Amino acid sequence: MVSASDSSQLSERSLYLFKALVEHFIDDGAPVGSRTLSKDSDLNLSPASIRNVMADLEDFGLLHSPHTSAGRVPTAKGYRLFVDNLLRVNDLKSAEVEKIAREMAPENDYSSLMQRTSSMLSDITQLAGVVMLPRTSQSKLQHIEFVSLSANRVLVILVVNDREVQNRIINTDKNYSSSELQEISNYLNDIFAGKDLKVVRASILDELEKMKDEVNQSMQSAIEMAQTAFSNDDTKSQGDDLLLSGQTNLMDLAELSDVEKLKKLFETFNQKRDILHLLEQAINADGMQIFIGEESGYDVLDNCSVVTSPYEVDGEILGVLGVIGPTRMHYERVIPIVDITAKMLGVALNSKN
Amino acid sequence: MVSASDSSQLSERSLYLFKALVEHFIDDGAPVGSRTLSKDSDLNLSPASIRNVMADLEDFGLLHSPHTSAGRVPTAKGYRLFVDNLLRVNDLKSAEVEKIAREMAPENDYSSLMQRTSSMLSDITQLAGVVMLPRTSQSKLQHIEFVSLSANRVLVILVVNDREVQNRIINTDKNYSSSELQEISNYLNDIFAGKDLKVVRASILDELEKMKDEVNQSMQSAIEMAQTAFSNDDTKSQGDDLLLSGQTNLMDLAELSDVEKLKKLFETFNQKRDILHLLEQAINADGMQIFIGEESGYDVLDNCSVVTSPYEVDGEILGVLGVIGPTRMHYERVIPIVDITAKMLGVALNSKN
DNA sequence: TTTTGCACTCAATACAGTAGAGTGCTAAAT
DNA sequence: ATTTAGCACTCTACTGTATTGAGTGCAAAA
Repeated sequence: MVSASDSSQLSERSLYLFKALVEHFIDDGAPVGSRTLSKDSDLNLSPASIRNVMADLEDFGLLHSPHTSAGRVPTAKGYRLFVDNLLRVNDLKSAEVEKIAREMAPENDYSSLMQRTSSMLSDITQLAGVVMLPRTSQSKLQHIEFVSLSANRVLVILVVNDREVQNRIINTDKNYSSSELQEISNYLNDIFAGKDLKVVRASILDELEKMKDEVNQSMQSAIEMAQTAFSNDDTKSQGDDLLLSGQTNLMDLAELSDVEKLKKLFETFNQKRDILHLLEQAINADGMQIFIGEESGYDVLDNCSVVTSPYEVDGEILGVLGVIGPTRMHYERVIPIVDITAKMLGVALNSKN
Repeated sequence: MVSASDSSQLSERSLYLFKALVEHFIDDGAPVGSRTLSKDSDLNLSPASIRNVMADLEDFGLLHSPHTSAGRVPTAKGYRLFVDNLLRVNDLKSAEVEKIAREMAPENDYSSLMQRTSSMLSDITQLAGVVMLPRTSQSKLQHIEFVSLSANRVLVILVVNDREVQNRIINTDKNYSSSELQEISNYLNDIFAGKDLKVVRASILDELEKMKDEVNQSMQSAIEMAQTAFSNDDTKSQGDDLLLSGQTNLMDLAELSDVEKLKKLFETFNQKRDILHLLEQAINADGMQIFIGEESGYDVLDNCSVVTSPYEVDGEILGVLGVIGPTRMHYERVIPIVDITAKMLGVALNSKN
């Protein structure tokens, strides 16, 4: 099998023309023919010669004709070659860098910082922006607090990972007073604060076991309440950990003009699951990752590319962000935007520690 | 001006035929002609007679011809008459009622109850569901709590209205210990718990004034922190108080097949502002409110109807919920669904007090 | 008042023809 | 050995024309 990146088989000139073709197509959206390319490129070649080259490129699977008398269009494999070997990434205008910096101003709290990052990505690229929130696999319990709502209903507030606040309501068999709840909070904080949630959940069972013998009634109920509080720990259901924005930007695109496809794409966005899976693949790749068209493995994304970059704090990767757009996108612009955004998000998050 | 509901001008028969026409159109989506209607209706009338009637109905502004040789289609005014005077609402099948009840099971916490209500509405109607969250104009502070995050960064947690948890991070000039924060929390809870947020904000200023003379350093900083905490009280920005779901259901509809219109509609959904304004109009109407097509006053909703109902607890209206779909919707089904859902949401919320 | 009959309108469809863009291949030119 | 010119060919997109069918409005008959 000939790999797409095995461009050594192709002459310098072929590659040059291929690059010109891809760039032209990205600008125009229309299949490009030999005539146009002949005028467009600086090498003075006749359309006929260019046709020969294009035939070669098609044999390599880099190009594809919608029909005999249309021009040619890059395949996913073609884009891959283009992005990997041919593309020269633009430096961002300082105005744009500043705009990004402004959006990520540190006065934002955690969740609006993330939200803004996502909508800024879609705004600046005019495509869909996406931010995958940090995975809470290791989540350190910082603080636990109980607030009495009404008879037998208690609000549990968990502060996790220095920033995230979770809350849920539990029903108790007894009517606790504020001071009792206060006492229970204090007790649990003493034992559990600073520990990982998983550890906490495990030790609760241990404590329960120990308690059986003890007499201290209030401590016993404390543990019982903790158990209830941590038992249904699915508050943060999937869907809360992915921020999408600017989806409507994709409705203009000619390649998605089919309403049927559009609907499927938007349903995929809504479910978030598939997008999340895709981004999870990108989280382990070091540095930027680009999924082009069918490469993603999801049919709905056939005409789309996803440009992603992990963001990190202190060298630890927290999550992934990126942009979703048509395969025919201005990679040379989108790539540095995603890159810089990821870096700046890392910085912004760092300043919050 | 002849009001749409001034149906007294029209004969019994005209109205009967009009009703039949609307029902047929709602089923089919195709303009209906005299021929079809002649066969469809039980009165044995020739197409020609029906044409006469239809001409009258058109004069009244109830019908409209897309072009000369198409059938006729109800206008917004026509739908209005239909909905107000002609429609007989179906009783819901008990299976459906049960489904609704199941979705609103009381074990859900507040926010997921609302979320579920919205997506249940869209699910069961196959249209877009919308729930406007209770307006927080009068918001009773239930509990305030400070948690130390890191040096000079403190997490403030507010429990408001028995259910809603707000949190924000503030920067302090001093590095407070946990016990200091605990003390401050206690102090503030003693003073402010149970009061309205507005009142709280006002009294903070008073307290600050009083404090000037006092020496109690810790109480002074307590008040100062409270001020910081309540100063930027825009956490709940607009957009968080409207839950939309099932928007993609609207992508199928023939009346929205134009991608351009679809885009505008979805942008309106995303901004939420216009939808919110519309629902605010419905909040004061007693009982259900239906906006048909252009009646809404928003161009994007020209081909859409919005069926709404306020939901209430203890006779007090908390918010509005409803369904957005094409003007050509099965009102006889949608109306009772929205109606019942609003009532059941009221019940579900009540059980949380 | 209702129906029949008829002329008329308009969208949709099908069909044929044409123009234009682009290709592939072969033979000539460099 | 490359490159180019020439040419036949293919396919889409557009244009114009004719036809069909659904539906209308109106006038005269029932």
